[in-house]
Amino acid sequence: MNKKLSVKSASRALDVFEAFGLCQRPLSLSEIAEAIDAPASSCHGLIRTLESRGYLYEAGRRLMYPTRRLYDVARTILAHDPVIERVEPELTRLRDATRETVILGKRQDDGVVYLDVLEGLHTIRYSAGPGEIKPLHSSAIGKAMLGALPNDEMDRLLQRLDLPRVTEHTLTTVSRLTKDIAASRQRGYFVTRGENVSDVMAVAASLMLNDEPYGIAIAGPIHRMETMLAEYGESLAETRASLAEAVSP
Amino acid sequence: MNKKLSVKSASRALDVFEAFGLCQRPLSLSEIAEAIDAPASSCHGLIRTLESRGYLYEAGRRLMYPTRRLYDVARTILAHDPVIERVEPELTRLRDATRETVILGKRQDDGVVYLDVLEGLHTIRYSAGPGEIKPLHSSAIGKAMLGALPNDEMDRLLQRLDLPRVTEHTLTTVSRLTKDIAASRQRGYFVTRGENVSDVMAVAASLMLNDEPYGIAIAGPIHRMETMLAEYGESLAETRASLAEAVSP
DNA sequence: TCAAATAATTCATATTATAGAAATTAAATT
DNA sequence: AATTTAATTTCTATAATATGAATTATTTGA
Repeated sequence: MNKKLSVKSASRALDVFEAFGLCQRPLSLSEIAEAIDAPASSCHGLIRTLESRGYLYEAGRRLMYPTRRLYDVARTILAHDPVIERVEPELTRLRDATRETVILGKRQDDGVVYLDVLEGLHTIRYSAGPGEIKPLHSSAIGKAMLGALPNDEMDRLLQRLDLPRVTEHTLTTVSRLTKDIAASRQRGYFVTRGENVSDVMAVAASLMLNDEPYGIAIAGPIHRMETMLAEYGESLAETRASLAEAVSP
Repeated sequence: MNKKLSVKSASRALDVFEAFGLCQRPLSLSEIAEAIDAPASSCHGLIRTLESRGYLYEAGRRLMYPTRRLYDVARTILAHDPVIERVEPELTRLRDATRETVILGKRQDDGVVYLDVLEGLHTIRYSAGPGEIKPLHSSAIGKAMLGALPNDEMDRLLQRLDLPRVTEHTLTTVSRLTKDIAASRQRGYFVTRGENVSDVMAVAASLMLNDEPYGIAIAGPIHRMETMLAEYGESLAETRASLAEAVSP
């Protein structure tokens, strides 16, 4: 499916940690093998590797669990993120003001990767995690990233893209998408209305950080979002403005 | 060196994150390749894999950095650690009382793996990270783990072990080690005095958590530690006692 | 602007790891 | 002690990967 860019064992190592994140308890070898969908014999070597590197320990009879090591590495990394550190305070402000989920994202190949997600304060809210990858054509940040491109580049990209239908509201033709983006550029913010997830509406805008294009979005259930569209568009513009000022010296 | 238990790509994926933890800034492909000591071409596939999984993003022109995803996974894992959660409050108390570094460890094959490290409050202090692996014969927790074994099992293990000299004070014979452990069992705590790291003294004791043997240690520079030995031994006993009570119902 | 230098990417293929079955060992339960 | 369950090892054809070399892209410097 993926071209051929996947180093299987590396990917599986991540699968192992994700499995613990999901299961949230010590797991036996066979449980891990099942969780990552690998043969027990293959899983065995992988687990022993992670154990010998100090990333897993035996937390009970034949039950493995990750040590704090991964956390410590990840925390150090997070503390030095060149982008997050700077924008998170502004995004938090935006989240608190709107009470909806606020997302920082960036184009990655033919998709958008979420870099930071500040979940909304309602019980019913748009929920996602950093690292999740969304389609370019049916996510609000994706559209913002498209809209931030020069016209010729955007056109070329759109020709090449698949524009698969994700929900019944997904825009699946180049012409409709182009029109939507043109209108969005006009008003200064990009919108999806149930195009990627039914019931979810999102508003997004692009901004430059360290000379790179990023997107910020506010997302929530349609019924709460639609009356606030224009106001949230304005909020995004304000956030963008204060972040632009904060660019490194 | 290691028998054959190393899934190279899995290990390298960890190397990549550790490299970011050390460098603490976005890195180019070639910088990563150098940091993890892999050919650029091999590194390329690995990086693309991590990127497509949402664990890395392009944080600048040709500069990669990890997303928050690893952190989120690791945090969830940490929050559900069956051991850390329970013992950390007690260990923190111990650390604050002694102002020295306090460690939770566990035997792992022929070594000890640090599961949690609460660093001391002095500027000069014993410093280490979770996941680090220490020798059984020349670390305080290692000795405590040996001392927690039934005699026959300990003897068999000692016969098999290498007891390599780590510093000039390392005990490198079975007989000296056996005597040391016997004396330690007597007094209730195990000690290393510059046997693993020059100038470092550590006091350790074993305890059972979920029916598994663990070790806790207090470590610091010899000059501060040696006058406090007996007192710290006592502190360890108290900590052990309160943790034993706290065993799950 | 062009050339040189540097970095990223692709490619072919030798090397290495993996999957899967079966056998063995170890532990848990009865 | 017998039974069950799980973990580990072994073996080997197959599949995946690592790598140096070649190519392409980008940046730097003149």
